Parts: sequence; C-alpha cells; structure tokens
Amino acid sequence: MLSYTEENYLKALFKISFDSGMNGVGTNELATTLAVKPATANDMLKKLKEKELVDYKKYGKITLTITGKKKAIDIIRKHRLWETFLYEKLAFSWDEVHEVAEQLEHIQSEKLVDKLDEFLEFPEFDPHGDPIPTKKGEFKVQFKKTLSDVAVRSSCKMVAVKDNSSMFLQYVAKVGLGINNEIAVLSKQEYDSIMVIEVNGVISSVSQKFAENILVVCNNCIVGQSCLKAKCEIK
Amino acid sequence: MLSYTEENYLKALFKISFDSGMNGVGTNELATTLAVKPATANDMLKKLKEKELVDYKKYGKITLTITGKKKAIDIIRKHRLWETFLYEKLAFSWDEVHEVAEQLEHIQSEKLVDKLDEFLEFPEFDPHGDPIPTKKGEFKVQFKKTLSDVAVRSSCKMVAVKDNSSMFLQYVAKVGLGINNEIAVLSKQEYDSIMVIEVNGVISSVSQKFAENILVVCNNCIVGQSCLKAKCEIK
DNA sequence: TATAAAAGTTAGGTATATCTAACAAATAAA
DNA sequence: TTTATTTGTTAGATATACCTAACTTTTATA
Repeated sequence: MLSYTEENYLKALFKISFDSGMNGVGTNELATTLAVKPATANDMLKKLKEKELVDYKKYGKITLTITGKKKAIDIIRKHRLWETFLYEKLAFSWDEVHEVAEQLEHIQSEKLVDKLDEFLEFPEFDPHGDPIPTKKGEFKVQFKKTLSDVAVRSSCKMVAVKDNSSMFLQYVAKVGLGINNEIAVLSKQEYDSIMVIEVNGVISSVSQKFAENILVVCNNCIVGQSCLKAKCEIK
Repeated sequence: MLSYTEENYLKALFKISFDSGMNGVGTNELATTLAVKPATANDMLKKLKEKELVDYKKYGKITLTITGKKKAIDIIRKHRLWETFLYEKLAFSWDEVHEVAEQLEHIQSEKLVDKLDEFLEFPEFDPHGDPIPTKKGEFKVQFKKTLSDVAVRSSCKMVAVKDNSSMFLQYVAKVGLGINNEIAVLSKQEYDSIMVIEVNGVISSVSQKFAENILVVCNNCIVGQSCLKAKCEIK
C-alpha cells in the first residue's frame, strides 16, 4: 500500500517523463514539480528505490520501474475519471475539476474506480482533453493541441474547451461544435489567422482567439513522430 | 484546516455521545473506538482542546464545543452523502459503502458536497437508514429500528434493508415494499412473531426473519423520549 | 474505609514527511 | 583545463500521529 505522498511522487515522475519525452528525471526537477526541497525528494527517492518503484543511482537520472509506471498510470486514470465525473455529473467547470481530483485520486478502492468508469460510460478523454487510461493501463497517445495549431487541409476532433465562460460556450454552440465533433480546417487567413472550419457540414469562420480555446486531437498522430509541437497534416 | 486524523477524532466523539445519549466521553472509550491506545487519544485531546474543538479538563469527561460539533456533523453529512452516492449511483451493496465513504468523507471541497447533495436530490437518509444532516447541520432525530421492533397498531416508514441478497430484495419487492413506504403493523402472532402489515393498501404476512431485515423510522419519535430501544406506539 | 481495579496521564521513543545548512559531484563557462 | 555554477546528497532538526511503560487519579468493591 502506497502513501498519499508516495503516490504523488510516482505521478510526478511519470508526468515529467511523459511531457518532456526524455527518459530520466532529475532530483531538482522532481522537487520543483512537487513544491518540496531537493533534500526531501532525495529522501523519498531512496524509499521508492527500496520499494522497487524507481530505478536510480547516486547522481544519476531517475526512471520508474514497470511496477512504478503501472501505479502512476493507475493514479492518473483515477484523477481523470474523477475530473470527468465532476465535469459531467456535478457541473463543475473546466478549471475547477483539477484541485478536487487531486484529492479524489488517492481514494483506495478498485471497485469504486471500475464502477465510476462504468457510470461515466468508459470515457476516453477527461475535460482537459487528456486521455483516460483503461483498467489495463492502456491509453491512446494523442497529443492535444489547440485548434489554432491545426494545419490547413487537416481534420481533428474536439476534446475540450479552455475557456469556460458562458459567452464562449454559447459561441461554441452557435458554430455547431461539441465534444467529440470532427473539425475540418478548410483554410486560414495568413494576416489575422482567421480560420474557415467545417463541422457536421456547417462551414464557419472563427477567430484566432476562438481557435486557441478549442482543444483537439489528431487521430493520425503517432507517438515518436514530430507531432508534439508540430503541425499534423492529413495522411 | 483539520487533518484526516483530527476529523476522525471529532466524528468519533460525536458518535459516541450521540449513540450513548450521555454527554461526556471517556479517553479509553474514545481510544477503543478509534483503535488507538489511550495515550494516543490523550495526546490528540490536548491538541483539540488547544484548537477549541473540545472541552475537557484532566481526569474529566470530554465534550465537543459548538465548533467541534459543527465540524463533526459536517463530516457525518459527507460520509452519508457518499454512501448514498455509492449505493444509488454506483450500485454498491448496503455493506460495501461504509469502508469507501470513510475515505471519501475527508475530501475538502464545499462545492463538491453541495453539488453531490443536489445530484442525489437532497436525500434525507443514507442506505443504512441514518439521517443525512443538511448543509446547516440539521437532521431529523429519528431512531431507526427494525420492523420487528415496531409495536402492533403502529405505523412506520421503511428507510433501508439490512440484507442485500437478491433473494431478499425480490421478496421485499413482492410485498410491494420500497424505500420511504409507510408500513402499518396490523397484528403480530405471539407464538412465532409473524406480522401482518399493510403497504399501499396491500396486506401481507411476513416472518420475524423478514421483519428483522427491514429498517424503519417512526415519525412520532422525539429525542429524549424512551424511544431509542422501546416500542413506538401510535399517538 | 481501605484497597483493588479501572480509567486517565506523562515521559520517552518510533516512523513519515518535511525543512535548513553544509557538502560533494557533474556540468558549463571562461 | 581550471573554475564557477548547477545539481544532487548528507546530516541534523521539526511536527504529526502513533507506540510502550510507568505513574496517578478516580471508582468500585471487599
């Protein structure tokens, strides 16, 4: 059984690794992420090594063991399922879910997680557009980006919004856009970045400001390809 | 902000006081309830006194202050709302909800509790038939008892079942009984305690075993009256 | 009422997770 | 390549929540 704190260390290690694309995390980097001092992180690392959840040697980089990675993914799964619950069932807004999910992710009950997953009808993405790992720990590595980063003559799928104001949400609805809708980017004005998009056969023009608040994933992105920050062309 | 442990001490103090009807709890009693040693409970008591959550002096009885009582009721509210959620929405059984709710009750988010309450449509009782305090900390003091303890020519309201087997639940449905239904006890056979009850105009005979697994409350019970273990006559 | 039993307290110790301050190793820069 | 900077480690201290063992007070009983 892992403590609340140990779980947070594993989660942080996984996230830092995943986000940077590098394998191997530094002590200071980890400490900064967790808002503790390097000395504290170092102590915990020794404990996690003892428990065979991380691999590392003195002055070396830290990596998660298979067991450690599984635990981390499980915590992320719980976090994202709870975020989805708060957003979908309890009408929390996009920006409020994280803080509460940080607490809920540590509740220990396998049955609870499975039942929650079922109750939410096995969602694939959380309200931030991040993929929710399955019970087996599998998740589609689809890097989310904003609509403004999608290349012309590309298509993508909307997974979340960044702005949760009712003004913006009404605008989104007017364009005929909703979660999981396919968006085709038909053209883009170079001068002011206004985009012409097509959603369910409806063609609209949207501003850069609008496009920056719509989060999307590209189905044709594959891990390891330069898809992370780059544009994602069709085929 | 109270720690997980401090919250559990307050909850235990409230429950012991409430269940015994006495005011004033002993150190050993508290320690036993929390499965810690008396010395440990004594340490915590000093801390809670410092924080003005309990009143007590050396070798005296422990009582909660107004603030302490409010905190305790709030934790109980959260516990019972979560139990209701697990039972009603996630199909947990009667006997599984407590353990998980013990963890969930410590999640800190006023909004979460209020939204959960709303999502569950402001339930008055949890799956064990215990009353759920309102946001203001008010709750109906209706002592639950089993149908077998209800006096002849009395009526009561079903609040929960003790047995969660499908065999029993099917039987309950057959009698036309459900949560919040009024039950009138028409007669009772002295020899084998078989009861004749009326629910929604339908008259049935039920065994003692059946009656022992139906939890009810009597609306005409008032705190302070000898209603706790005693029979509850109609007017 | 004197004494035995129960209840409650204190002192000193442990493990977890944090800190500061001092030090060591690795890396970057002059 | 020597030095400065960054990065990582160790040692020793603190707070929480727990323990055991010894002691004190209250209560129950002989």
